Amino acid sequence: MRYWLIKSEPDAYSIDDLARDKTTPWTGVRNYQARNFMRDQMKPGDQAFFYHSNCDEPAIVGIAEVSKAAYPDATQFDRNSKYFDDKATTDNPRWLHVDFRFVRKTPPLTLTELRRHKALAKMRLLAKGNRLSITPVDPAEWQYIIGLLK
DNA sequence: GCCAACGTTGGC
DNA sequence: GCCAACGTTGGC
Repeated sequence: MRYWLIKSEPDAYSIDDLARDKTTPWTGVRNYQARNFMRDQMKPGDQAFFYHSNCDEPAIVGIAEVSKAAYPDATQFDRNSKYFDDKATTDNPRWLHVDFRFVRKTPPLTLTELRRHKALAKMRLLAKGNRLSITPVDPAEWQYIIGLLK
């Protein structure tokens, strides 16, 4: 079982949206590294921190769980979607995604707060210039953050 | 709104 | 294979 951190802009899809939907297909990822994490490493049961990015208060705001392993992203074939990709074919889809299930909301754990902890200094999220929307989280980091959320 | 950092594209 | 140009991300 692995641990992850997934980013979402709350204006686009927030933790409350996931709480309402219960599960959601994590479509629209158009970055190869992020895709590869989903395709090659994510398994049902994997746990993820849900992080709000590009907003007033960037923060971990909840926990989600992989509920379905990677499968082709339908939006790549939809000409009306902003995620349409004319190089993708049904025989050879370029983009895949997993589904996430809502686990729980947490008190917001802000980026500023995360940066205060030495134990988290190596987190990919905190690395300078990091833009990756899906990043692995070490088990030790996961446990440490769970502790902060209590 | 600004801008640094990063990923992708495409000409050569 | 190199690298300039461009588009995007995301904190501030």
